[in-house]
Amino acid sequence: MRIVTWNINSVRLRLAHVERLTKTLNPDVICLQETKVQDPDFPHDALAGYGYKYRAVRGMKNYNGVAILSRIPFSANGGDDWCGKQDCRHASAHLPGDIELHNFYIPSGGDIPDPKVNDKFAHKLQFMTELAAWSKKRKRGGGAKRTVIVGDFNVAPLETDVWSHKQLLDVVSHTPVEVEHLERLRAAEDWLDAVRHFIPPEQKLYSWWSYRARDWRASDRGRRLDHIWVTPPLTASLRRAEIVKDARDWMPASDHVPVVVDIDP
DNA sequence: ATGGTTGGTAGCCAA
Repeated sequence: MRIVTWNINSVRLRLAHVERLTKTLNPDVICLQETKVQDPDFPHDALAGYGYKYRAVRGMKNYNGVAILSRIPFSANGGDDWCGKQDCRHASAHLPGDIELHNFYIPSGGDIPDPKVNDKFAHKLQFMTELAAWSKKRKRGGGAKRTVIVGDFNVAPLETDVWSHKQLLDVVSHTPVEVEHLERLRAAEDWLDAVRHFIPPEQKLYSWWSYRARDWRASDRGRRLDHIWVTPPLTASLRRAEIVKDARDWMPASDHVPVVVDIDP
């Protein structure tokens, strides 16, 4: 089973990119973030036409929005509200092979990395705190669930997940307090970073490049903000992981590229 | 140090 996560930055603007993704990678499941479309306007027909007959969609006007598109039938689906907001940052589905899938869009956090003066940064930290509590509660519930969480986590945790560790230490996405919050989530259920499972942590690796660079590839000032994690019972089932860097040139491009894993459940 | 770009949507806000 091939699962892709992608912050597509408007699904309607980049529908043809989804089709291209199906032709180049043929994913079974596609998790999108920043769909930027309210549910009544979601392009169900086009995506069904690409073979994604099963869809879980949570969108709103203007911002955010997540979707799970699947060729494989999924039984139940949903999504929760976080931080007391109904802002469409979570969708979930139960896949065959007893695999639970969660698609998250963690808040970006604004510009100033101080929760006292920046409500967006406070929201981001609170979101990760609630995710860690959710994960701990799941673990206490027992059963060692086979779970995949994916999405735009908006945090680049490793020094090699950013183009310059030193220069980004006080830049939102790579500050120590964010990295600590993300690590608390990871440790809550002993989540495994499925991409770093295959690509060594010494190697620079990014999934996002700013729109503001003149030449994103030449400057290569990227960050790895998009992630796929699995619970320990799925570790042995992981087969492959890839970040589809070339998609940064699929015009008009999203500033994020797809992240892929293959799981043999 | 600053400004640089993009998307949704109708004036800027969010990233």
